[in-house]
Amino acid sequence: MIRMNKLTDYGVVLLTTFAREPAHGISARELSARTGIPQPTVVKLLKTLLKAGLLVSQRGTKGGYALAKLPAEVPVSAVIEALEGPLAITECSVPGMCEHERRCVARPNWAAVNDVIHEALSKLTLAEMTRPAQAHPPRPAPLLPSIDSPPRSIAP
Amino acid sequence: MIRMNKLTDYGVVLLTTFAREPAHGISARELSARTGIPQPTVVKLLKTLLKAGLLVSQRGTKGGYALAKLPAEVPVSAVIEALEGPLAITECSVPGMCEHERRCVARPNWAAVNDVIHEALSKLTLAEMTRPAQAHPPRPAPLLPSIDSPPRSIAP
DNA sequence: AAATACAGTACTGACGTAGTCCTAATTGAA
DNA sequence: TTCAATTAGGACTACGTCAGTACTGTATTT
Repeated sequence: MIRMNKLTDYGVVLLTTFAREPAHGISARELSARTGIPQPTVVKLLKTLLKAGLLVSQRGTKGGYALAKLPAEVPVSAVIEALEGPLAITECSVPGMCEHERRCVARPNWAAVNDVIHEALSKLTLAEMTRPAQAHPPRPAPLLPSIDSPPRSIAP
Repeated sequence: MIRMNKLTDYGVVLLTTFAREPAHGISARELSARTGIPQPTVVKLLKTLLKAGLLVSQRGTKGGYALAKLPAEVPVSAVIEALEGPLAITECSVPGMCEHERRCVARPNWAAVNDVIHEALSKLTLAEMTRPAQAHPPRPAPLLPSIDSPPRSIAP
């Protein structure tokens, strides 16, 4: 499984929560209550997203966080990059990360794959994440029956 | 960074090595020498790839491994799935992995992204990995200067 | 002044990855 | 027939990252 961190997944959920009512500020406490993500973890994520410029903050009693931009202006790729660094499936997308990059025959092919992934995630914005979604990229996912198990991608 | 395992990266390198001369069998020892990947690690990977049906094996003195199919018939996605399981950036691609999947508003969007990634990696075959590559998907990667550091994606 | 909420940093435990090691089983060649 | 090379199949371990926690400080509102 090529996967995102749990925290990155949480981060997208948090920002999607903001995107549903972009005008309001929301406190970490409130976000934790709405998403089910533990408050300390929410706090930690918000700090990172703040530093990345995706959020603005307000201290004090009536304080909280809010989106720094309109939901339609924030691609999911920006969220992932804020929380995980460069968006790619191989480290060689960052020059200097691999000692073999100069003679590696695989590298140009990985770069192409990385581009495809990056493009897909750049086109998807927070505004689109707030909708039940049906109509952007390819075909819809098959909706199979399910059993319950560990938490991931919590609904806001 | 959304990334593959180091081992998966190695796996692709190993299979690409086979793809360059599909007719021959190659021993684990030989593969280690050619790729620079430690022999125990090579052995471990080959076992997994064998079980997945990507390789065939021959025991004994003149033994070794060979591709089970033509390089053009093996998509990179199959290699990744053999070594990492289902190919997706979120766990919710596997029904039952997430307790919130039924009410998660993000899920259909993730599914769409997963599809894009899966498609890109399905189109890329081992045959194409053996070529210096220039002409499939999008634009070529920028070739910037580099400094040396940890090993990844070793050239066969 | 007190309560609320953000800011920043340091720490800890758990888990998965990467890598190693050991003991069969099989085959080809001397 | 014996030996050497090679795969088969595990169990095991060290390490690093991730996820989560704790603590202290600063700002703002009432």
